[in-house]
Amino acid sequence: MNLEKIPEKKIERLIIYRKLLNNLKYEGKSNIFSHKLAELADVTPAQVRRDLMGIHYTGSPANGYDVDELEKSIGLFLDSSSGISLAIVGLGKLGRSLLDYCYWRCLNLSKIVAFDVNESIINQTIYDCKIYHVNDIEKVIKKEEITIAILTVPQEEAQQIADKIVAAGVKGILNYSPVIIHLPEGIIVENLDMMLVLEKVFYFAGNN
Amino acid sequence: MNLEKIPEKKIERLIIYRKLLNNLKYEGKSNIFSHKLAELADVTPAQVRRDLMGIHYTGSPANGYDVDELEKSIGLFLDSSSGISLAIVGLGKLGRSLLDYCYWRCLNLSKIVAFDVNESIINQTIYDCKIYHVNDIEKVIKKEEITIAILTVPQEEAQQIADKIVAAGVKGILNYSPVIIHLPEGIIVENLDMMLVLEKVFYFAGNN
DNA sequence: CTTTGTGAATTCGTTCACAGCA
DNA sequence: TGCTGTGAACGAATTCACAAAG
Repeated sequence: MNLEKIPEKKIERLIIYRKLLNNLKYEGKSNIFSHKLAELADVTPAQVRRDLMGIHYTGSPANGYDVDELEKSIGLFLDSSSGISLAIVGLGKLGRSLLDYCYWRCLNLSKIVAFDVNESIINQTIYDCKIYHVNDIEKVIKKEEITIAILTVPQEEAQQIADKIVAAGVKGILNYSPVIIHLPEGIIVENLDMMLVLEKVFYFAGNN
Repeated sequence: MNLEKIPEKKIERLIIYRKLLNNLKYEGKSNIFSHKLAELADVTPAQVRRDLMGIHYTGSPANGYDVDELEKSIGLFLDSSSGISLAIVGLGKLGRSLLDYCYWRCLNLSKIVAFDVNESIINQTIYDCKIYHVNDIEKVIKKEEITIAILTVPQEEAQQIADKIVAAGVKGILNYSPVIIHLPEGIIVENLDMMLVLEKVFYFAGNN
């Protein structure tokens, strides 16, 4: 990997491009110009070109970008070589919903496990995803070598669960609990409080 | 309202500050310094001060900021004077989960309605939220004067539903469907594809 | 002292504009 | 001609650093 800093925004856009390219492939398109991809992704053509510059993929003025090749190049850039093993902590409505998404639409997942406290679902298996009791979380995460976790747990428990699983080896957390969790330098946390996003829409739709 | 442009990032942070202040209030704290608020929000003290400058709230070097007053000031700045009327379109697991959140944790919601295609829940009322058939969506949105909508519908339907509800008067959409929807200038759209966020965590946790 | 409020400096991200190419 | 790739210009957002205040 190169050492230049890759800004988060650029990564977000690359992920979007990849998905759009994948759709285009199934629509039978074989190439696309920056202005068209820009339109689909809701960004400017110059930005598309800059972003692709960042991953050293080059197109041609005549045909733009090759859909298939570009998708692969982005994949090469984004995906870690080893597959991802994921845990979903908390299988309420939101957790179940995320499990569905992951099963149907995920990518290079090599393993997925879930945790809950509801005795009636523990030890069940949904979509190859075994459900464990939260009490066993450290043990299972170590044994299964889980590196990423999604948290959909009550806010009182989010921080302590996060601390536990990080101690057990988790490197990245996507936190849907409505609290900001704090973790040591080097651990990736994305706090995604759905009500805060909604409030943002309220603001911009109300005051513009 | 003032006419200077308010950047999205600043609004996001103000929303976070407000929430933290609300927590602090219930913990009995009456004032707070910028560095402490910064720590809780995971930003720098200078940024907190800048952000508050933007809403013209001023503290004192001796006591920092008054928790209660600052929360009110942010509210005054963020909240539209009229209450919000919200629609949730699609009551699958994710939609139901969002309805729960809205009911328990929402703010200045004056009205909430939902839409689905599942006959078995149509005409039911959950938490004062009446469930209508999607076929009636334009009529109901007009009648109830809904201005904001959350979309949790299959991706094939997202764009056309969005077009319909915007025609019926909706000004802002929070779109959880896994497609980017495009709407006319002036309509606020927040596309929030949960899998894309997850991929971002994969990237940063895998490559750093 | 410690902390706020803020102009100035800096860093970061985006867009412009054009050379080079098919 | 119409597009890409990219240096340069621009603009936005963040941080620095210090005067003012208790």
